[in-house]
Amino acid sequence: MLANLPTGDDSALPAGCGPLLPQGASSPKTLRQQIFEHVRAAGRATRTDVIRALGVSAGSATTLTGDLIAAGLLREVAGLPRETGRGRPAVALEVVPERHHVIGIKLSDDTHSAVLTDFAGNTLADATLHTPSQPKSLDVILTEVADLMDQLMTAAGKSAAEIAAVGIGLSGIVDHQSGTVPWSPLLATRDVDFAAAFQAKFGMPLYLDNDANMLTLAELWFGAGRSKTDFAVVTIEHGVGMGLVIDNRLYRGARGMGLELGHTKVQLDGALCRCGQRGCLEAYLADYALAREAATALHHLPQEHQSPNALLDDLFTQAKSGNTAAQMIFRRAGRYLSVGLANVIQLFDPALIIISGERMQYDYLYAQEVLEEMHHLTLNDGRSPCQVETHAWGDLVWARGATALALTAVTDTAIAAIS
Amino acid sequence: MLANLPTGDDSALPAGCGPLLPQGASSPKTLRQQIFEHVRAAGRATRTDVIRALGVSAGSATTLTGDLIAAGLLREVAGLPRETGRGRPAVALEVVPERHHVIGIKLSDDTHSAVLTDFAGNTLADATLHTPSQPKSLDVILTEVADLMDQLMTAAGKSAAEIAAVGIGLSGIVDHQSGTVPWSPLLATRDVDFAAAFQAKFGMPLYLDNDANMLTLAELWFGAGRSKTDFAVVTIEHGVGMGLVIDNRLYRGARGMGLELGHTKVQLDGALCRCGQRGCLEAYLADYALAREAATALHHLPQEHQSPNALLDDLFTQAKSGNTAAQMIFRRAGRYLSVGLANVIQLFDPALIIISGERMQYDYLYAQEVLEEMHHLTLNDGRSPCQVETHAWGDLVWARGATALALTAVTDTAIAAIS
DNA sequence: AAATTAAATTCAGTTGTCGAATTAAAAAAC
DNA sequence: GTTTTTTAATTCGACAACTGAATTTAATTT
Repeated sequence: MLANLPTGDDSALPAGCGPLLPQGASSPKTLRQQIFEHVRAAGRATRTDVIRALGVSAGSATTLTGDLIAAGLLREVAGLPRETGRGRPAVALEVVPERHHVIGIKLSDDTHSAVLTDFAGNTLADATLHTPSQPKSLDVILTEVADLMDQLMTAAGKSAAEIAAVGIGLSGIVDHQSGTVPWSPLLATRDVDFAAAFQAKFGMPLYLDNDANMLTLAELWFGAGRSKTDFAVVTIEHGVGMGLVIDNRLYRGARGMGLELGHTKVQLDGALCRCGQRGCLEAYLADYALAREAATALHHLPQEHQSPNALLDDLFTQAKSGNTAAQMIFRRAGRYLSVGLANVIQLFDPALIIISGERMQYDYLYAQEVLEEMHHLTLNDGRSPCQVETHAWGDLVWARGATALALTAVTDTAIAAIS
Repeated sequence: MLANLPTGDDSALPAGCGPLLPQGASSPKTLRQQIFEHVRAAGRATRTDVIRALGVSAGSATTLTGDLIAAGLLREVAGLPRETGRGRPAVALEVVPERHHVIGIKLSDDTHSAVLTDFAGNTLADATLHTPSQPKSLDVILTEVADLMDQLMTAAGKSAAEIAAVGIGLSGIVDHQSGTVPWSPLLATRDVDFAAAFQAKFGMPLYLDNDANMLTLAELWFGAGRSKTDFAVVTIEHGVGMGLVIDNRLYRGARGMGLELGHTKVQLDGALCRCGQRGCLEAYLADYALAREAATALHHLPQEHQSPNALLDDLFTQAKSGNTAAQMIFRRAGRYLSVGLANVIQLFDPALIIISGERMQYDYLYAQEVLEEMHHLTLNDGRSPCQVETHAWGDLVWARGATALALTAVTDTAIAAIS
């Protein structure tokens, strides 16, 4: 049989071509999960909606929604008013909210915030905790977390046993995959195994990520990003962060850590950044950057150290009332912001950029001028200009983003457990 | 039955949460295709290799390789020397190279290049064509393409009927999906429907993309990128381009067009770029940027217009022989290159950056100094520094990248046709 | 020749999905 | 007030894609 096959000894081994490594988590989401997620995304959907939206057969819709109902993840909703006159009335399906509960927490240097949501993403309770602004040990942080969780569970009337998972976002360098924190301004030590310690203390799974990714997830799950599969989020606070969604999924970079827009260079030998380098975008935009310029412009002496926030508010008031020096500070920051945004657009070509952060109030930074400059700084041959939105959401948004992380995990396991 | 279900009329419609749009082409590659691609990537592989590499069952391996052999896509290789002494000897499988053939073409302003490869990725013939460096009509370009294809088919002894698909890469703004070219320096008109015209003229499918993506595909299929799932390619020629591979797939941006590293801003109000804006990276690195500085430094008068390439060679020689002005020109370009690379690392966090291009010869640009500066310009908390490679590949590499595009398509259809 | 070893095949069984035929529940037509 | 029409949902047979256990094949070693 092998007689007239080509023999291998004389012919050299073919080099081969194409990628050598297998594709990563090419998770071909099961149809069951797609159906569940469609119902949750829509809030309420009939089987026929599902059939049309996902292109599944009617038979599968019946079977799979049946499974999901039997598993207690979905339920039928009775008594809905009909709008399409004729034919058998459709029965709407919705997520059973009380099936699972999750908690999302955002840890910050001075104020932690947290929310408790049900399986449908409804917020049942929220909590905040003011805390001394200094690096802490893991133990102290976990005690603060326990405080927040107790507040939430008391307010919502839920026991710890009813919490399926917790998501936590914090600034710094966070390894989502392993649940460890190589470095964070909130923690006194490096390379903290946060998730393991959490699991040991509370006995429930924890999903960890950096704060910019949490905000991005919040936009993907609850905000403007819901109707886009590809978008970027830029946030200006103490630092400048960004998150990126590609094909409905958070892009975490090849090494699983965050994307550091704040430390891209916009000027050779430029302003000094707290990271020690020069010309970082952050060195022109972050609060400390504005504050140090404010100190100069407002003729404050270094020793009369106002709080940075008060200083910035002062600067803003002065700019509004016509102080040219103060105006120039915001103007320059705005110009650099437009450069940073333009660079993001050139490199990622997202359909939408969402700008978010506490500094939203300083409207100089978010003026029409800045967006126009950004558009001028990008090539637009052929393509439609990138859409930009600015969101001045409250602090709880970050915590809600953290719930999205927990919800994803809980959903995956709940659906995998069927059959 | 529906009696004690919650009624919907009083409760408001749940908002829902999570992404509203379905995930894109989450191509759940069939096992058959994975097996074929593994064999092609390995050059040669036994069924047991496949079982171990892909984690499939032995039964599937037999069935699926059987299908692929029956379809004429794979074949067994007899008479291989054994290395593992005992047991039944394994039979190696390999791609049947002559099953399909494809052509890849790179169109450039002065020299087109093209290769013809078989189904296993082996180059059977190559061709180049020098052409006047000016924008041309689509007809003229297609005539040049026909010339190249004739050369290739004559050299390889293949007829047009044996060419399953063609891939073409060209600079400019190229819409891969639609096969149109909104703008290219090679074409005299805008919004050219290249793929349709090609198909009409040659009667075979064409896959089009921009040149930087072609180079990136070449690295993914034939170069250093084969052993990485996530990497970036930066190329310096007439302009500065980049390509990005995420999870073994070319990332084309949300709008399907290229990533414009060359027009990211590295300096507010900086050097003038040919795009009309200021401070683009390209305005410090591209050949025209170096040439205009060379003209000043070497005290050439504008009217004695040397060719840009000769001017650059001159500049390089002068720098090598100690001309400080010339050295400073390269030095500055090198510094901006390190800024550009650092920004790519900060934003994408790739495991590897490959630098490629004709200007490789000007080693000032690729000196150790530049890479060190790049590392100094990136944050490296925790993570290992990004690996950098420079490749001085010939012009045919681009054309080979174009074959990868065609090979992907041909493979997909060939395997989908089974059963 | 018998035992051992590793590769490959066979085959029964599971899962996930589709599609055609059918049933269900309402409004509209007669 | 039945019959028709319309739309939603279910049932059920078929099939493709796999897996896993048992078996066969082809070599080496004893």
